[in-house]
Amino acid sequence: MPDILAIGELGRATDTKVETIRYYERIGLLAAPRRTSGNYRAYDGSHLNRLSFIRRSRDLGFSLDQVRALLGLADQKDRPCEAVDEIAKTHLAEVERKIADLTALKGELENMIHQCGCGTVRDCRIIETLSPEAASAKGGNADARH
Amino acid sequence: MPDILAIGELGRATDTKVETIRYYERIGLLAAPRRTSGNYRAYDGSHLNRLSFIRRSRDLGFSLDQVRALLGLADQKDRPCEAVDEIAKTHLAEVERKIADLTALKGELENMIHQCGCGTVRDCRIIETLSPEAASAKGGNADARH
DNA sequence: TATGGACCCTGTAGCAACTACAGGGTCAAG
DNA sequence: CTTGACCCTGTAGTTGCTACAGGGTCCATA
Repeated sequence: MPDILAIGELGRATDTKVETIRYYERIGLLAAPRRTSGNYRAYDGSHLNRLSFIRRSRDLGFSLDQVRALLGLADQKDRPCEAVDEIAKTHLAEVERKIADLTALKGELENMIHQCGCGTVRDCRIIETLSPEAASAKGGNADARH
Repeated sequence: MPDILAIGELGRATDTKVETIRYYERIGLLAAPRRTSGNYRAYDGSHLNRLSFIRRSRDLGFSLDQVRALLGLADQKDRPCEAVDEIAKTHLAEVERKIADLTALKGELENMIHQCGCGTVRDCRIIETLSPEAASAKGGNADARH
């Protein structure tokens, strides 16, 4: 085992689909490896490291662009790591915003579901909540018309 | 104003881009309106209601498929609204799962960022956290090399 | 030696849910 | 009669993959 991996082995080692690995190569995220005589990709330890890094970053929700930036920075060993910190903090802020948005959403959905008496669709509060004001104009309104 | 809207007006009224409205028509979510002599789309109140419903559902995070289902159900006024309830509950469960996932992520990101001493990239804890175990092999390891 | 099956190759098209053109036509105001 | 805002169709791009189709390679076994 001289440390050389076929694409399928690399995939198993990093829990990555073969197509995804080729995709990362195509978009320039993972360096193209050398080929065997039969034109198979032959990966070595550096590719394994690189792909592991990518997968971890992705698992933590970094975008491919952010991963690209992190990879670039990871290679500049003696530059200050503020840029790294900033990417991580930006991402954290995004995650926090998403949590806040989803939490608000959850509240609205709970409200909506809570009001459903589960009769017919005609009286369904969920449908009513989703419908525009016109729906509440059942009992007379002042808008739009005239 | 006989209640007829051009696509741009409908867009402004529902906070929807013109292209998005045409897209909804193309995928059969919004009925094609009749046309003026100059081949402009001429929307009426029913389209406004329909699109408002769609937008509100989308704002609440329902997928287009879910919206399609909700629209279909909303038209069956005297059927029981259990199906509506189920869609909403399924969606709520998804939202809750996403919140849980993101919260876990947030914890990991905070940990990572917290450990960053902000020196050089070489010592950056963030990069280290993202790197495969080999990285922690700085102080001697048994892997990979020879 | 032939053959089967697991693996690999390239290239293209598909998913969600839009968004952004390009290259034209229509219409009202000045 | 021209300007500019609006509209039309059709296609391609976005993100991050995934899924073929239609082949080639490799290795073990019969």
